[in-house]
Amino acid sequence: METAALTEQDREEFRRQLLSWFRLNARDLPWRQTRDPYRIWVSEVMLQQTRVATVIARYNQFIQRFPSLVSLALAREDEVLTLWSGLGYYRRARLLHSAAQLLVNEHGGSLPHTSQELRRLPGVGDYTAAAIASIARNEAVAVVDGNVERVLTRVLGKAAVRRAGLPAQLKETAGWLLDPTAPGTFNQAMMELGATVCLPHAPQCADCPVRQFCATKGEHVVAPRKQIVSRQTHYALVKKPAEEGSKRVAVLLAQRPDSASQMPGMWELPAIAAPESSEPVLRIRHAITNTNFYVEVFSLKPEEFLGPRHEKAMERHDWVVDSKLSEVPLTGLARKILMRLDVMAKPREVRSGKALPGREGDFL
DNA sequence: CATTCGTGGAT
DNA sequence: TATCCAAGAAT
Repeated sequence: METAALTEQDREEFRRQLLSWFRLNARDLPWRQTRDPYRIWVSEVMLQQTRVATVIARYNQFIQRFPSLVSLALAREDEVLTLWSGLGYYRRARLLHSAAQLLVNEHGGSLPHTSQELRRLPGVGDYTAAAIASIARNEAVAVVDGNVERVLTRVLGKAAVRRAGLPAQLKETAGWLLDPTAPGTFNQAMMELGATVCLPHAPQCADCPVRQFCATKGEHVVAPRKQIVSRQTHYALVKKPAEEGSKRVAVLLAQRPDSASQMPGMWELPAIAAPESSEPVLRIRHAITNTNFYVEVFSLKPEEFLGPRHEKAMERHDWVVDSKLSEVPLTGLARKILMRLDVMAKPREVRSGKALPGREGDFL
């Protein structure tokens, strides 16, 4: 393996500069306070296509509730989905849960040691397998995520990238650069560089520890985006007293069918046609991938909503007491609406993983 | 190999 | 009511 831009001596210096920069600039993130493979795994799955800032609080809550592989395997799927509510890509939670059960039922309740074995778990692709193996097990395998791909593309320049255009070639290039004596740290440093310095639109080259090796000094071509489409949707907020004379309120929720392509099995407010003669209690925009939903929520009394037509039309519906809403696997939109309308309380902040005991091998 | 799967925050 | 896109994986 050789690159036009970097000699082997450059490579040594690249590693030194990058790792020394990382020692000083690494963000203090909860999953960096452990080497428990299970916790690294959870963090890596949560981080798939999801920003660090979004993940931090969710990771702490998840680890507090499921501190070990066994505790996760023993949980019901809907509780796992509840903790995932609002994070999106719910298939990740289902696959994580099913992989945990598989490991406990058939592999002695511990994670495989090598990236090759990890790769066979549901929900674990090339990136995640390499991340867990290098960070938790010190395996000398390079990760290639969006950050690393961008950093490599810029550092090595077009010619090298054309040669390394395929994922396998990109991984080979990353592997050539990888520091085999500290693979986990090196991988995290590459990602950290991409996430905080070698930014997609405004690379901070002046702050870059490896700018002396960079062929392009920040150049990057962005792929054309797909067209955003807009859709109108309407939901009903239907409330009733939870019990006779109680101050507690119950809300009517509907469950999305298991056959739905998006968010199957998750709960949301019942969808309705737009009422003709009433004003919405809430108007918000909610973006899902390439669709902008312009959402209006209408407050309806039970007798205005419930009727033979609606009951038949819904896959499944249930009254949920407001204090129990945080135990339901809601779609992100439903959470947003219920919190915005003050029906549902904001989740409490959970102390960070540092205060939590726990290593590989902990039982429950 | 292209598509699909969510969401929130930065710009 | 703009646009981008993030520590990807499955199909």
